[in-house]
Amino acid sequence: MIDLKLLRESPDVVRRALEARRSQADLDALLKLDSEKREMVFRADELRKKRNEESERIAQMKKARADATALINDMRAVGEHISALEAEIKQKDEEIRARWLMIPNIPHETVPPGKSEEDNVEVRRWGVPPEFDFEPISHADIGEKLGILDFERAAKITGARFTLSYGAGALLERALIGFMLDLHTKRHGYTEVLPPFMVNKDSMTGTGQFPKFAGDYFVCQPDEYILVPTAEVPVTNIYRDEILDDARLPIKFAAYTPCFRREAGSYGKDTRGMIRVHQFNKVELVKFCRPEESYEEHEKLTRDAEEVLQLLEIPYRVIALCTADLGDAAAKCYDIEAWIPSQKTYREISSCSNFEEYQARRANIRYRAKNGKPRFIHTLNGSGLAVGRTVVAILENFQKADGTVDIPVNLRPYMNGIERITPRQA
RNA sequence: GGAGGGAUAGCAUAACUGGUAAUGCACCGGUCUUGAAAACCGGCGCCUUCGGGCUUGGGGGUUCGAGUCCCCCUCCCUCCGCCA
Repeated sequence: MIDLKLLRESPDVVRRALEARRSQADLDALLKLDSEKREMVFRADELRKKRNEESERIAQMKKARADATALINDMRAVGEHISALEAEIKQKDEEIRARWLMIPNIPHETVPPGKSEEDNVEVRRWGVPPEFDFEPISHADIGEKLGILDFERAAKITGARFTLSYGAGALLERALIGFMLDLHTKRHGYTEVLPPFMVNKDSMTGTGQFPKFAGDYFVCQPDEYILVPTAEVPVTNIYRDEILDDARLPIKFAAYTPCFRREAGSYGKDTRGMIRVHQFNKVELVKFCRPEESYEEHEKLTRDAEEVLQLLEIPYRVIALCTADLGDAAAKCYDIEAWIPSQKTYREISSCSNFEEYQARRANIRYRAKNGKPRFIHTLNGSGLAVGRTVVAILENFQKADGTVDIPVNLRPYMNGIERITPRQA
C-alpha cells in the first residue's frame, strides 16, 4: 500500500514510478474518490461538532429542569443527516481501499529501468559451472534412476506437479532444512520460528498476495484458510497491528515451511521434475527494521542467502530485477540463480526483497521511533533457500558418470555421514 | 461441539440510575543543572480544509447523546465433550 498523502501531493512522482513498472493502476480514479471522501468527511465533522455542542446544552438544560424538546428534535434531524453521510463515506472508503490495495509499490531509485525481464541486470557471479566428461542429465532422471524421486506415483497420489521422495532423497530435504536453519540462526543471528502453515485472508492482504493475486493459492473449505505460499506471509504477519519497540530492531526470523502454490498460468513450463511444483519446502528469512537501515539490511540478507550456496559449492549469480520484472509489493529485489547443468543456465533459487513501508502499511506494523512517534516499519524477506530447487542443484551439479551423486562436504554431517547417494535397493 | 467469564492507549488500572474516556508507569521534547537524577511544563492512537472530528476487540441497533443498554461476530481464559 503506497502513501496516499504522497499520491495526493505528488501524483506525478507516483505516476512515473508506476509507468516504469508498466502498471495500469488507475490513479486518477483513486484521487477523485479520495477528494470526494475528504469533502464528505469534512461535512460530517462539522455536523458532529454541532451535535456535540448541542448535546452538551441538552444535558445542561436537563440538569436545570428546562424543556429541551425542540433542541432534541433538531438534533434528531442532524443525527439522521450524519448517519446518511457516514453510510456514503463508508461506501466511498471501501471503493478507495479496493483500488488502493491494487496499486503496486514504488520502485527504489537504484532499481534498473526496463521493459521486461530481458533488462534485469546481473550483479555478480560466484563459482564456476562444473565441466562434465559426459552429458549431464536432469535431476528428475537422476532421482528416478537412484530410486529417490518418484513423480509418477506422486501424480497418482495427488496430481501433476507433486514430489515423492524416498531414502536419501527424503533425507536430503531434511538435511538441507536443518543445515540452512542452523547457518542462519547460529551464524547470521536469525531467530528460528515455526509458524502456522495456513493463514487467514487478513494475513494474505497484509503481505500483498490478496486481493490482486487471490487465484494463485490453495484455499481450504469451508474455513477459507489459505495454505501458505511462502513463510513470508505468516512470519511478516506476526506483528500485524502492533507497535514494536525501537530497541528490539532489527528483528530477524528464519522459518522453515512447506509452500503451496497453484502455479496457474504456467502450463507447459517446467512440467517435469521438481523445479515448479505445487508443494515445496523453503527456509525463509524475514526482517523488520528501521527505514534508514533497510537497504543495508537488504544487502546483508542477500549475502546470508548466498552463503548457503557457497557452503554447498553450487555456482550462482545474483540478478537485480528491473522495474518491469519487480513483484507488486517490492521496492527492490535481487534474485539468486543457481547453475542447472541439464538446462545449461541459471535458475531462480532465491528472491530477496525490500518492501519498505508497503507491507507495513497494509498490515499496520509500526515501531516507536526515537522521537516517540509510531512510524511504519520496513519489512524484507528472502528465500534462504528454496529447498526443492537446492536438491535439484545438488543432484545436477554433483552428478557422476555412473549415476551416483556426491554430497557437498558441508552437508555430510546432516546426511548421517553419507558422502554419496547410490542407487536405492527397493 | 456445549456452558460460563473476559477484551479500555506501549503496559497497568478507573469511569453513579447512559451526559461525551480519568489515572499511574514507560517513552519523547522542553525548563532547571557542570552533567545526570528529581521536580515542573508539554506531548505520548488516527484524520484534518487547523475550525475540529474520530478512537473503549470488530460490526450493527436503541438514543439528542453509548465504554455503559440490546443483537451478531472474532479472539483469549475456565470447565465438559472429542482428539494427535
